[in-house]
Amino acid sequence: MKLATWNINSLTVRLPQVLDWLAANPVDVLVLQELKLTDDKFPTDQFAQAGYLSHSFGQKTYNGVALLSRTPATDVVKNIPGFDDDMARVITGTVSQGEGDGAQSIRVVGAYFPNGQEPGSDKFEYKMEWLKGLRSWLKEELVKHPRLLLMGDYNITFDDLDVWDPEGMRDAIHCTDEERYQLNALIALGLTDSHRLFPQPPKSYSWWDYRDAGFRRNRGLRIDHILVSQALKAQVKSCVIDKTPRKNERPSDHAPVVVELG
DNA sequence: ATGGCTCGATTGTCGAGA
Repeated sequence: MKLATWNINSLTVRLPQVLDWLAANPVDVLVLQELKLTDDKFPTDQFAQAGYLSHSFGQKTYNGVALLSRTPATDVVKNIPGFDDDMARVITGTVSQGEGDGAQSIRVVGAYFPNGQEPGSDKFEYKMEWLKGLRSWLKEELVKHPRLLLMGDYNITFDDLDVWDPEGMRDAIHCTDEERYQLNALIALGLTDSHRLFPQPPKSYSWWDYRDAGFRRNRGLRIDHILVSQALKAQVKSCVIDKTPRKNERPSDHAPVVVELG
């Protein structure tokens, strides 16, 4: 079973690329971030024709997330219960792994974490509060659903390995101690970074700035993550960042990340 | 380089992203 996350930076612009990618990479589950459209404009039919059922949680202009799956997702929840939020950032659902008597359910949380803009700003404070809200809810969610993945655009790097210029970006947004403390507090709930379970190419990133030939020069950050709960950790067979679509014309600035469960 | 691209909302220009 394969599950993927991808910040596509406008589904209106990127829909053909997402459909192409799914045709070439027929994953079982795909969570999307930054749809930048409302639910009435979500291309449900086109994903259905591609073999995917979808749940969207969009808003105008900014944010917006979706959960696509080959088999129906159940118990779908939008945003973080217990945390008041104007923005559409989280979509959660339960999907089935396997069929028949051996089938087991998996809880998938797809999330678009706040950017934070700049340490000390109002948006940074919102990011911190959002992260605390997420953790508080996830703690309970893990009790109800021990087999859980948290995947999406975290907008946080773990450490220097995730940053193309660690010295230049010291204490910059995505790299501050405060953000990393919150990320490690999620890890402390019993989650594991799938990426680091396996040998990875050096300087593996999931986002590159559009400006200044960031992708060509591999000036990037690893900010898109797939965290798995303790109950799923032993089943993780691979975790790969797919840079292929970043080479498209008019690409998203993010690459998809794919995890395989055995 | 208080920037560089890209997107949406707009239709000249700016906020936001990361």
